[in-house]
Amino acid sequence: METPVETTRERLLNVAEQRFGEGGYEGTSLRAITVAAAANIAAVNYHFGSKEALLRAAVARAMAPVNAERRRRLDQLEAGGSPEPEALIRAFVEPGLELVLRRGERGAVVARFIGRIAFDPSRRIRELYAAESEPIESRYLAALQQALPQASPDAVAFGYVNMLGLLALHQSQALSPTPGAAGPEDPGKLAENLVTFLVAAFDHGLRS
Amino acid sequence: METPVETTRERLLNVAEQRFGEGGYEGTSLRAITVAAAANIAAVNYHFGSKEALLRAAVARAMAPVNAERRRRLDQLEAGGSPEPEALIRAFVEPGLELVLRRGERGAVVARFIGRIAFDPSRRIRELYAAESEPIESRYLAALQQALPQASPDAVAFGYVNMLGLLALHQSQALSPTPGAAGPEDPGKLAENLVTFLVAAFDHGLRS
DNA sequence: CTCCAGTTCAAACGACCGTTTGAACTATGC
DNA sequence: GCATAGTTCAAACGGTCGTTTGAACTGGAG
Repeated sequence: METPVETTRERLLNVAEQRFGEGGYEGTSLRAITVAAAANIAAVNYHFGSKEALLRAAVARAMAPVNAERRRRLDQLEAGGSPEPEALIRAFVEPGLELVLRRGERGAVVARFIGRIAFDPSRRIRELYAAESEPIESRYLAALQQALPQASPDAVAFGYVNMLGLLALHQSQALSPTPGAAGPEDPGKLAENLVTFLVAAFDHGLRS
Repeated sequence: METPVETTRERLLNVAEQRFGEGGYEGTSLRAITVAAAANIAAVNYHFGSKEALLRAAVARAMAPVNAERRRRLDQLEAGGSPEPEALIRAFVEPGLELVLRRGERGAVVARFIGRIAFDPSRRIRELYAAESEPIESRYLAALQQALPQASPDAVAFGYVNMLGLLALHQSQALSPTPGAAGPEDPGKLAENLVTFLVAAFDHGLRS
């Protein structure tokens, strides 16, 4: 098997998503990233242009497979008629947690990065994340509204942001210090628990 | 009516919870806080000792009435026998959102501050928040487990962290950019929606 | 070999960070 | 009046921040 040497650009992206995921955007310096990536400080501005552009590139790269999988599942569901709420919730949540399942340690890093950036303190950065996943999100919102005709559009939107938020919180692993909280030691079980939790809330917890 | 002049210490705490709530801990400088509070930079170290000590004092002050109200409600519920899950959820969620209801603009600032700090990127700061609300939280966890005997302790703990996380997200107002998402324009309705959502999830969405 | 685009490098830029200093001001008790 | 404790102040501390510069290195094309 070949060992494709990581380029400086790739090493920067890898370390960036790890460090940004641990300390947040403001809490992580370019120097910390470049040292860990064995790269020169100036490499960031050479390859990306700025700290924020590095973050943008890292978000785009991390989100791409998740969004692609969501799109694929949504296409498939819509091709088969009107999907149940559970199928839609599953199609949204599972791609976000399969990262951890399918790519082990590395996937957990990516998941934490995504979860953290999605609710970064800075509105600017949250919007950067939102822009990356906006098209597919509006498709989900529409599908959910169709699958829950008895609930008002506002109620479905409320459920949707709750789903989004809970997924991000579990991805970011900020909930784990609580004892026995179905942590990422078994991401498959976590996904099942979260889907069950959300399905119940969508089916019985949305005001008409 | 007297106009009790705000002390420098109070102005610092007020501005700190506003700015920390907007930009996060790392993203907010002491200079930005002291300028807005019309205070000298050195006043922070004189009154509190350090930036982190200022944050700690602000968290303590902001959480005190919320924790007190939660304690009061829990005492009352436990005095009246075994409370329903809904009553427990209500007793946990409502004090966190009544801030906005009862104290208007200022309360919204406090709520956003609390919600933001609870899931700050830095583990150190999240633990600072957790330490502030730990005793009352373990009481809630125990009461919830008693109210949901058919669910395993792990499942109840899972529901609890989800409740905690969703409340913090709505407090932080990071979910609001989504259109019509029951934003804080009517916090009473938000509280009702969130309670309904959580009750359904607790009653039907916890794996035994 | 020469050339050249692509990449890396050490070094420095000005700006801002949290913190500290020591003097100046304020108000109360004697 | 004077002393005193509490508070505020301008100024500076050393350090780190993101960004920029211009030279040095790299490897293939002509």
